[in-house]
Amino acid sequence: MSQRHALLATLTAQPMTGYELVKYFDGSFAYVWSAPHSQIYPELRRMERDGLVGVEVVPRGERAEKRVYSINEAGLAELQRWEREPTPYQSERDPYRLKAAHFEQATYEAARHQLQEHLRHFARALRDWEQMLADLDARRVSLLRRRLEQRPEEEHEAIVAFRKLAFRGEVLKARAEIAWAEEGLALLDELEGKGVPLRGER
Amino acid sequence: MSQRHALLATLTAQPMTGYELVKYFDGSFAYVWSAPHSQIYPELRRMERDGLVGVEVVPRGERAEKRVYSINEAGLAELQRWEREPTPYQSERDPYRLKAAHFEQATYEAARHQLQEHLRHFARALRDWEQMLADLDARRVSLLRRRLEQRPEEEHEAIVAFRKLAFRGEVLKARAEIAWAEEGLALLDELEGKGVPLRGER
DNA sequence: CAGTCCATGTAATAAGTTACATGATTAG
DNA sequence: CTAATCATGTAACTTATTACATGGACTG
Repeated sequence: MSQRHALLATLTAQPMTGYELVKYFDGSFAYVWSAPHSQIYPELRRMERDGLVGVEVVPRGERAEKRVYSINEAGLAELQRWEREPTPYQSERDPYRLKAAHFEQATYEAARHQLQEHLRHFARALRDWEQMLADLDARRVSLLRRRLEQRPEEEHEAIVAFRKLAFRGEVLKARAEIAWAEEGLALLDELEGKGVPLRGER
Repeated sequence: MSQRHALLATLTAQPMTGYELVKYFDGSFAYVWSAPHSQIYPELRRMERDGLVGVEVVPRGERAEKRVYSINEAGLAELQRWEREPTPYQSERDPYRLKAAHFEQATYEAARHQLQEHLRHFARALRDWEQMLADLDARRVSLLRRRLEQRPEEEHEAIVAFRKLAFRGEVLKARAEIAWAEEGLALLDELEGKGVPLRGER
């Protein structure tokens, strides 16, 4: 049920429309938490029903409207309850690692392509996150500025530091995945160079 | 639809019962891919229906029976198709990072506890994987031995190397997560030492 | 006035979790 | 004889994905 908490946490910065939340969870934050609009809109309605968010219907242009959601006290309490309670560690499902464990069923070309995509994906993530860390330091992130404006000065350091901590985790993870993909590509070169056959080549 | 491919890939080592597969995906491999029995048994039935696996009903004891599944040619073809086709990179959902990004809504105690659990979880994963790498090198893994017995000698090097590659990825990831949790714990000590207040402490 | 963005939904299907349910076999 | 392990399911519920669907507002 973290979907709900992801939305509540984002709404602590400022009131937002579903559309703005959709963009947020489809932007660079999607490396941490992503959600399609088909999950966001219904969840906002459910949270409204459950009294965790308030809604203001604002006209836009002549004929259209938009629904601006804001977190209320019950929503904040629920977010804090979730933040304080431990999140257990359980199941993982990593299709890339699963696939690599059985690369002998692929071809050298296919295996290489997959690892190159891995590299590309995490290299991009790394660039995005390092940029984000720099932007956070320079207070260039508008959502962060909004968040800080609402809180007393003495809390600012922690708010920025925790945001950076999360992104720092993504940086470390991306570097590990890049190193792994490089090891994998080197292995493929070595095996193919030696002429080691793969079952999947047939 | 990787569930199916995880099962097919495991069955390339040897014919197995659903129960044996359940244990496998609940053991140390669960850090890569986990599945509960409520997903495994029905999926095996579906794969049987779809002609990807064969089944032999073997008596066990006086009254009981067990169903031993083996991958067939169509199943192998499907596994190889999946191995050769690229797996796209999309959405991530990391509740631990999401939580850390908003630790200001928690308490120092709760945040510290979560990161200590993170450390413990990945330290255990690291131990398990390093042990597994050593066992693979020494050919101490029975499933691996079964897998190798069935394949010509010249393929052995690749089979072992890919298995190790996957586990090596888990080792790198575990180390990155451990380093992250340690950074986080140091940050919490620093902030609390300075007396920086958290909204969630109220 | 055309294309892009803003904005919000629903429906069908697929996948995943948790609980309920049962019974034989084997080792000590 | 009892506990652990072997063995296999189903049901109810929750989540997630993908596709279908619509229409106003703004920019050039």
